[in-house]
Amino acid sequence: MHNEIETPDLSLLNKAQFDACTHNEGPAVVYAGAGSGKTRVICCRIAWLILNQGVPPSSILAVTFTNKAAKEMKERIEKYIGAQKAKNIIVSTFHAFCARFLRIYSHEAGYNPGFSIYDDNDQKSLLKDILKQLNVPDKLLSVNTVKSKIDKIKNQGLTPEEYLQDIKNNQDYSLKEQKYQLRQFGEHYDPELIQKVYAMYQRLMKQQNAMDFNDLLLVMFKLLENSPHVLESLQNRFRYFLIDEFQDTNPIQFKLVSLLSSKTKNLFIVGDDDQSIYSWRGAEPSFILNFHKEHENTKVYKLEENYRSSNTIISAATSVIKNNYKRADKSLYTKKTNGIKIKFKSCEDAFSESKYIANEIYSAIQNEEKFSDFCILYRTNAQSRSLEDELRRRMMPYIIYGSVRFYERAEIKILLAYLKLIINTTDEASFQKVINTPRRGFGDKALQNLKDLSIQRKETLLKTLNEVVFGGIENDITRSISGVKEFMMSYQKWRSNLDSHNKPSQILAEIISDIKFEAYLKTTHPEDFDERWLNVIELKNAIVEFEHIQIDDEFNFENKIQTGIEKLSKFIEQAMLTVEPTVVNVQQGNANAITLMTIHSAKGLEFPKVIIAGLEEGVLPHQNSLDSPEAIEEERRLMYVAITRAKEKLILTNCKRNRFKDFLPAQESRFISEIPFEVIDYADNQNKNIKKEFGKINTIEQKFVDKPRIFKGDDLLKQEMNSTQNDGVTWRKGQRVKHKVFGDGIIREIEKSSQGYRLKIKFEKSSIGEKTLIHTYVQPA
DNA sequence: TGTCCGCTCTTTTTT
DNA sequence: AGAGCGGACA
Repeated sequence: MHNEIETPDLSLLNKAQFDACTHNEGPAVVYAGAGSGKTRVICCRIAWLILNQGVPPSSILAVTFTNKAAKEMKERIEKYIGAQKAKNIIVSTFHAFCARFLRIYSHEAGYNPGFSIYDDNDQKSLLKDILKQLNVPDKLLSVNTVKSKIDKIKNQGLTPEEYLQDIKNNQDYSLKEQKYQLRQFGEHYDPELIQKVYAMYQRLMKQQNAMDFNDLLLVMFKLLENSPHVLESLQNRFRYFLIDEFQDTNPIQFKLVSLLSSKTKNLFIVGDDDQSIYSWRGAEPSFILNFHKEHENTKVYKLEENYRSSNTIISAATSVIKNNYKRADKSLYTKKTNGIKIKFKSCEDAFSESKYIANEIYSAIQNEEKFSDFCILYRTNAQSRSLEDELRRRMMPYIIYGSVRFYERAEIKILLAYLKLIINTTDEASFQKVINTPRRGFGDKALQNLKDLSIQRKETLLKTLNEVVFGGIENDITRSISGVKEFMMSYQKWRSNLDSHNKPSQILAEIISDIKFEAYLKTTHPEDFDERWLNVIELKNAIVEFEHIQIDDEFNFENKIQTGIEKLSKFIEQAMLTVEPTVVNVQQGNANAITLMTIHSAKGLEFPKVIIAGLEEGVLPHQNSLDSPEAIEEERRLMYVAITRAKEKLILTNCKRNRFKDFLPAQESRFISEIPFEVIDYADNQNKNIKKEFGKINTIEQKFVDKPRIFKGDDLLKQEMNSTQNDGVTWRKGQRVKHKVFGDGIIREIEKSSQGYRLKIKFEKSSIGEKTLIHTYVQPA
């Protein structure tokens, strides 16, 4: 036991960290509280395995939940053991891992190697077509509902056939889901119909050689289950599995990793049930809590000392999370001193909230603090807008994660669709995006006709169109083909160029010039053409850069990924699965910038100074969570994650946000009152009694706040009503009412919606006239 | 039949 | 605020 010191950090570990890090063989679970050094334990363990135990780097698989976390982990490991050795360790997300191996084993899985990855929108448009084909009216089953439902089934790891079985023998799962569905969407729920749509969806996806995000996991799992030789080859290669953030694992991911590790049983999992924030994606924190029961001889390690945050921050975090009923028994403590108090500022509107935040950072900068010390966290991406506006206005440098992903920008998306269609001729989603952009006089009607024809002929859209254009098939669309003829010819040229080992970047350049993309962007977006064109250039550069990277890790079996088409599909895969941050106002070569992101993406990260914005009821906790105690607990965990990102300084803000154009007065987030009064500094508020004030508002409003109501099927169709009653208050047409903001008014109409009741009110004094509002904040006059 | 304009509806988190 | 849809116009 002397050699451990060789790994740089081992001697700095505490007892629990050291024990976990040098855990020998077999299953292990590490309960790691926030800031207790779990990433360090994983990285040190990897280093220890390689340097001290002589484990070959390529037999280690480390899984994280975001690409950012994977990247950070990889960098840290490189620091410990050097880039050369670290190169062959696979550190990635579940999705990226699966995509990588599915490219290699695609034939066994029943797909072609050039399979497309469909994003949410592609998924939705396919589902929309299916619902249309099955004559399912939107009122009965909306695209959103069926998508969410199918995603959930896939998260459970069920194929359409298995789901059918599940409906037949196991009512529990369906019932559990039903409750969720109704709460979310208030629609009629019919498992058999969902199953039918799901089966058809999977069939078509396979036909189109496409996988959605969940398919990456599901298809991979089924492949391992059904092809023993593939499983064996992966089991022989991977012998050590380390999984971070295990509380966010969903059943399919759990099954996948269980199967892979079943041979060596060297499964090392790390997590914290208090930081479980992905239950909406099917994650089940029970996996980590019950892990030791399901795996014999599991060693349990507990990391409870926090090294990250001041005592003030820890006490705020622990007293918030204490309010959760469902959680494992454990504690988190720090030996650090109290440090500075937590600031809280309540603002008038989102604009002044952003201003306050920018001011706080600005004055800190004058005191020699760095921009990069600061991270601004929020619940929803939409909140970033006003913050960005303010930071941009003041020329403050920032890096924003999420929001508009690079590849989701319209101009990038369309070019990627061209590329995807060249790789995968059966990618119908891309075909539909591409065929009339730029305009070729081939509109909706023509597309619909083409779709009908292709269903009839059982051919892809592309092939069908090809036959109409060149094969002389007579059809309704024959007269709208003059514009697409040129496209079809270009397409054939691009494809044959790519086949003959041309460089992907050349193909992209050809596409851009052949379709006159620059001119197209200029006419359609004259106001921000420059920015869009810059994005196009950035895409070009990215591909060129990608061409230069040797894909030479040893899992590029027999150097498979060498041809243009393979490189290109790898590039697109990467674009689909990773989020590149957007950098604004940052001088070149300078990493000094404020970080902006959602709380979800901040998990696993830490910053000296953290600002949590938008602490209002309806934002954090989110509106959609207010009616469910479990959902509130998850929101609370989100708050806990947010607080524990901070090392030294925490600033909380909120405002009377203008949401969805309905002016709803803000109520302070309940989570603020869960923080001990004495650790909060209210000095920045004009009204020093703000806490009391908010308390008062809460009690006045609470009486009128109604839980969202759920209506099934036919109820939804009946929109008009004369009166209704909720929580003891009766609403009638013609009744005089008072609104918290707009004053006196008369109810004109009462509507039901999936959200609850909506009252159309004519206001007498306010300039807004007539407005439909959710009845919250309205009281009888 | 294609395109454009304005109206309506939605309204979380991520791979 | 933004996307998607339907209707009006060319």
